[in-house]
Amino acid sequence: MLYEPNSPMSAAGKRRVCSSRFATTSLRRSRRRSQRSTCRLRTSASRTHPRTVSVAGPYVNFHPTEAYYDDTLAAAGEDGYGRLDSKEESVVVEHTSANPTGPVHVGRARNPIIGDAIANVLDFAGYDVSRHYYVNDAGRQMALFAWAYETFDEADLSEPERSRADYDLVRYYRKGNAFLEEASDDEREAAEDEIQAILQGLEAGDEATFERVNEVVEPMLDGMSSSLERLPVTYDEFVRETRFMGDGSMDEIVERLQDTENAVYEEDAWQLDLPDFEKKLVFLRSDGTSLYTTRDLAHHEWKFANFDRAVTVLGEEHGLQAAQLRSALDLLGNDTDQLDSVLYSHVNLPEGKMSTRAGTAVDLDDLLDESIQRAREEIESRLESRIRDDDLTGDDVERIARQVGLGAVRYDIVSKQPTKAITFEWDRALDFEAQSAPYVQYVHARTCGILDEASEVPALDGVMDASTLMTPEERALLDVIARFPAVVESAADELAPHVVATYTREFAERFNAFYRECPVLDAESETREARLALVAAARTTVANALGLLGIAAPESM
RNA sequence: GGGCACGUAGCUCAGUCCGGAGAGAGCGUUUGGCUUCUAACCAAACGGUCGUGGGUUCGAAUCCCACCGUGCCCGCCA
Repeated sequence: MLYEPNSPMSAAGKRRVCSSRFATTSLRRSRRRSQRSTCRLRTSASRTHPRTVSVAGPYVNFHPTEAYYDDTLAAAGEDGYGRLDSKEESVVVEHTSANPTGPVHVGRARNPIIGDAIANVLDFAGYDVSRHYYVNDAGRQMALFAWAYETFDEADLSEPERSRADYDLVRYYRKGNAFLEEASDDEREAAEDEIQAILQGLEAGDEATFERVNEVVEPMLDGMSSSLERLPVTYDEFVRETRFMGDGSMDEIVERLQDTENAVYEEDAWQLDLPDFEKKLVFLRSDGTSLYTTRDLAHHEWKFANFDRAVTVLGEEHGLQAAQLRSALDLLGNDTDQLDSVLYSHVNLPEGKMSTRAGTAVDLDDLLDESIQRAREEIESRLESRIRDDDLTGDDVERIARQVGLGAVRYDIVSKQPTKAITFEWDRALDFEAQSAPYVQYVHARTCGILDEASEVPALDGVMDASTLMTPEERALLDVIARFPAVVESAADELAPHVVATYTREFAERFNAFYRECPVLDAESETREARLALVAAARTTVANALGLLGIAAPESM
């Protein structure tokens, strides 16, 4: 009897049965759109071996077979465990894309950390991923920046906070903005004329003007990259806005927009009257210059031409702009289903917003320095009571401090839903206790510790027999290992890397329970072999999961 | 005023898309556990009007409506 005669058993109830108890099933939905979920069996074991079934109240529970567990052990023994089959689909993930006006600060740090994790997840889920940083090197802010750099004398500026190009140059940017705020009308007008000239030069594709602006853009970008590389976050390509002004594609977009029925010419400016939007979208100023969105349209058509999908990580303040962009792209005949935006809420300070212009931001470099420093202190304070006799060297301490310090920052950010507001507080961001990166990293170090002690780790391919692993803790760990591929798929489908973070936490809990209850090295031969294989599978799984989050997996701590 | 987010334990958050088993973690508080593979660990206790009010449903933190609170946006800036 599968169902209690009178028990409520809706379709949803059946779905629950599939999803919660049976690790080999996954909920598969068509990408992005809510379609009725169906159960799908994943491994060959689950298709070919009968399962046991039990009834608990109104629920029917399916239990995996032993062969399924054997397969999990074998699969998780492979280095690439959790990597899904190629989807034969390319996707460009654009993230960070911060204006090159100053050092990367914590308010924006959510973007590269989330973006990098999304790219990692998509890559692991079988997509052919490219990581892009879209460089705004053409707008009014950059013209202003170039003007300020050429106008003000270094002697009038305060010492830079660090000796690196981004910290050096941001002083000119701040000075320029401050000047415009305080200047008399005449002074402002004169300055605006010069800024306007730069803007016009860029618009005309003038090489000399491009070079003038590039004087600040290039070194600024180098400096900012240095910060991001510490995370570490890197890019396949820095795509410049000016590229689309130079190759004529933006001009072509303007012409096509002008030809649409939604185009209106009002107050000397070309605008788009988009359905569903109250405000018209200006795409050509009255002085004939383009706007950010105009150039971004060309940028996105370029993405569509070169990739199957495009994902953009954006601050929530760009929500409206992103929606209008999508609408305009649609108007131009693009398939906007290819485009996904992931919006995140800015990180604020207890006292308010961070601003590059006003100089009120906490620099990412400072956060990372502080985090590594706190991690170092933590390690040193633990050296006394350390049981393991592996004599950490000074280099080890430094390595662990870096792995833990950077990991803690990334985990704190990537583990939360992007839409939730975050207020930055040092102590909270750099808490090394449970539900943090070190908690998970520690599990990896423990697996390495055990495997190092074992003179030889049994080969995993096919010889493992999971039936020796019958304690609740062993089973629970095996279950959570088996779930990893489904977690990868779900994180990729939802563009939600925080589900991987949630998974790592749960994984660590299961492993630690196993660690407490099940001695490995001192166990009887058969049990010892099986547990060693289990630990090896756990190490691979947690290392790969941390890798998706961009967090190092230390071999010792 | 309009649009988009967010509101779950004292605090920080999962769970919400796709409704189902007395709503889960961590921090903090209280208590217990290192001669035993690393105690950045584990076990236990305490802690909840899931913002409020309606509705749909056998069943709602989850779906719908209204309201309240908070954030963001509504520029020929990005």
